[in-house]
Amino acid sequence: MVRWVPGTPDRLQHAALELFAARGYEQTTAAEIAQAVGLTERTFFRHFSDKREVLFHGQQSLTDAFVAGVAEAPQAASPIELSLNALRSASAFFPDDRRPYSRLRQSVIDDNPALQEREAHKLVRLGRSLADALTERGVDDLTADVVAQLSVMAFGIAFARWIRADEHHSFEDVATDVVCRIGDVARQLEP
Amino acid sequence: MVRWVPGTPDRLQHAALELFAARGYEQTTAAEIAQAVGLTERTFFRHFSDKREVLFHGQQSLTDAFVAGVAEAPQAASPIELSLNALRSASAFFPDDRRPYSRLRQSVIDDNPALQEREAHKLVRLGRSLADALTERGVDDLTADVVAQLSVMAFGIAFARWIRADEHHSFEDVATDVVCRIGDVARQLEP
DNA sequence: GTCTATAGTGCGATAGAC
DNA sequence: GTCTATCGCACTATAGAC
Repeated sequence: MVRWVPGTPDRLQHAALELFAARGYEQTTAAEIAQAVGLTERTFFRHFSDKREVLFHGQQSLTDAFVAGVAEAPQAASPIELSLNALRSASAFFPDDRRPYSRLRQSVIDDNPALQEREAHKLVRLGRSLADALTERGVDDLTADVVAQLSVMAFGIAFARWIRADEHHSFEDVATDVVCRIGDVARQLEP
Repeated sequence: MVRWVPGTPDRLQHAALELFAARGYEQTTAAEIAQAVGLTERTFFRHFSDKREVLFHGQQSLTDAFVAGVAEAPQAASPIELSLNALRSASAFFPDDRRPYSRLRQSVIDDNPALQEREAHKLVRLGRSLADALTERGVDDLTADVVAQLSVMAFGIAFARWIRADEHHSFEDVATDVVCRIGDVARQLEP
């Protein structure tokens, strides 16, 4: 007989998402989420630094995917190729069968400003991690920032489109379209 | 003898920034900020929806400047020209004599994750407002998102560089450099 | 202006895993 | 024995309701 089941953070996250979707984020207390999986409020806060964080644990692996995409690129790759590789590497996180989950999660986030703030900040930090990875590959500071943020921007726009109700293309196809449009637009910046 | 001095939000903001800089954000309570300008905690929360917001009232006028930059552009302007106009219009908010203030404010924000979240979210919303303004000028959805976020991204990178200790160029000069680099990089995206 | 719920923290106690 | 997951309690500040 085990005293605690493994995978507590995951169970808390799923319970939280269900409760948030059913009653709303603010109408759900941390104690209720904990109770839903047979734990106490205090234990909830042992796993997550705050209530919002329960929906964002897993972001780290997305960041890792981006960074790994940079690391795995060929030595001769240009900065922009590095960042495209990062984006492609991250695309693996969003197979078609994940769309329903992503849509539900996003609908909860879109309903609550506090969650939107956390989401925005996570993307900023993703950009910083990516820029750091590029700097380590010898890319200069400004180029690293620009390329990293272009990549995160493409990801963000692609994700928003990928979860739209009428969208059926794969994440990678959507992302490719977005990247092409970025190129189209930016080419009109006079040199 | 006046019953209340005008500009209460401004006075609260300045008192808050001073206290945050001196003791740290978390070590300063809303009641103390209110007390510093002779008001009660209750009055503080009448002016600001939460404690963080005291550092961000004024963001709306930055958004307005971006949007106005789009509105004032000539009818024939391309999407990218619209967004460059928006960025230029916003540059007026950052004359050289504002740098010390911006530096102090940013150092407080950089010290506290909760403030960084609010800042990130404000930029996201700025991008949305800008995209909406572009859509109203007849730009298609995807291009509007791309161009708006490019503009906000250029702004963010330029601002971070403008407040660096060793930076003496004007905001507009720094922003121009950033925009050029974006163009350089994005031109390498194959069509 | 007062009253209250909830988020979040600090510290100590318990009990299983190793 | 150590380490870690959990619980319990007391506490403060935020923020919203009345």
